[in-house]
Amino acid sequence: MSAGLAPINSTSAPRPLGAGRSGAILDAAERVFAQAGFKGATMREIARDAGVAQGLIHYHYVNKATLFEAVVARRSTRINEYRAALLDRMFAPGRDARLCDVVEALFRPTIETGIELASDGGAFARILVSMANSADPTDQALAERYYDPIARRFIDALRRVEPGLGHEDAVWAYMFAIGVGMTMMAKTGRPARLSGGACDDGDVDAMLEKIVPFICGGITALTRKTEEKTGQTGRMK
Amino acid sequence: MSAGLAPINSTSAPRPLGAGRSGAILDAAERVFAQAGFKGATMREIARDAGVAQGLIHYHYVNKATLFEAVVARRSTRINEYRAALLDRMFAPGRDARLCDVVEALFRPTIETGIELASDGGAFARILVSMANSADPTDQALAERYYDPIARRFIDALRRVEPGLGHEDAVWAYMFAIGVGMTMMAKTGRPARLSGGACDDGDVDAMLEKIVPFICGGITALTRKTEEKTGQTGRMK
DNA sequence: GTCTATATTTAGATAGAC
DNA sequence: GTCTATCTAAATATAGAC
Repeated sequence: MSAGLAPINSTSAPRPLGAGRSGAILDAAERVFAQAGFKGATMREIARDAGVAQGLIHYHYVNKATLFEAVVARRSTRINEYRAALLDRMFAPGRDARLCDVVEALFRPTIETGIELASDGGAFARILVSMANSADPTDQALAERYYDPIARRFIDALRRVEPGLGHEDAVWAYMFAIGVGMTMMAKTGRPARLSGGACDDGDVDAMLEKIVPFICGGITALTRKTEEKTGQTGRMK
Repeated sequence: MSAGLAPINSTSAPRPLGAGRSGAILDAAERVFAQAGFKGATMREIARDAGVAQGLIHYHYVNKATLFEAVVARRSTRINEYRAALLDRMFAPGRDARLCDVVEALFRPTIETGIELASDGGAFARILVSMANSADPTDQALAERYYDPIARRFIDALRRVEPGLGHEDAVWAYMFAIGVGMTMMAKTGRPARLSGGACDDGDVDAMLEKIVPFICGGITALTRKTEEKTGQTGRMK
């Protein structure tokens, strides 16, 4: 609402969002949905985890589907306001945004929002992973409502920092970048298995140091390919 | 068993693998698991889809979990034999394998096996997507049994065609490549939404033309970063 | 708002005839 | 091998007291 940016590095009151029983239910739902998926999660376990009666969940959130949406809405709103603020700042007059800044802005808010709230531990990120890779119409409807608007902004941002990138290629680049990011959020433990323990997908900072160059390299490769085909340099129009 | 390679571009008898009722159950299970996930799928619907009595599923496959594993085992065995054959051929004496060949060998067998069997329509690919991104111990156990061995071969292959790539970076590169590939297999319809219909994630050939350069660009970027740090050129040892 | 029941549905799995 | 019928457990959601 205000003219200023959102408090990006705010240290203001890291109070748990889940205040009161209603919030405790949301916190518990996030954990259980993350661990078991929508179908696998049960209202009973969520109630037990939240320390409330099962009936109370239905009083506050009506049914399982709207409870799930409430979980998604709560975090994604914060995360995407943060992401939008980073984009605004990056392209403010006089700034010179680079590709790697855009890519980093794609992931940091999701990571930090998880850490900041402390009630999370990567749970919401795992919900995002299953949503992003699901062809289920319900999941895609949520993705469309909560993530497509910011996705379009990122696609535009990619083209601004990488003028040679066509619009279709920018869409693909965005999708691929998200796909790589899912590897980090999923926390499957597979990198450790395949590396004898050397690679740890629990260490997000170490992963970001690999992911950002990988994605930037991938995107510039797409740009080069387009330029070779069209013979354009990107700037001309 | 023989000395020759597996018949890679074989046109021999595209008979459905699902012969008999036992096979029909496997085919139906693949479709239903793909559409609803493990938890969401029901034995009743699988039976109905296969046109058999529900009890027969338990006679052949004991329970839901082993039925699921049978579905995974059937396809992954074929796919990974095909992938192994491509790697063997690629690194045969006198051949000069390139990075893009290795990356393409990562995906083509999964795509073609789906098309070839015709009874699929991308269903198994969607099962793979949810398995690959799941932190559930059961899913990871399947990934370990059916996919880790070939994954290690691909990681080695990446280092052979990209000598400057360290082992840890090769593991990350493999994980990121799989992550990008999932974008193609998931068939969420999101690329079409974000591009006003211009990008179609149902067109795998068009997607491969974007995915392969993206991944190769990403991997060479990782290599360059390592070389900058160590000052090595890759060949020296 | 919150709880304790409980109604209703649906799931995976089994028994036993053919 | 295959079917029909059924058992048993578990899940979502509701009713109604406090």
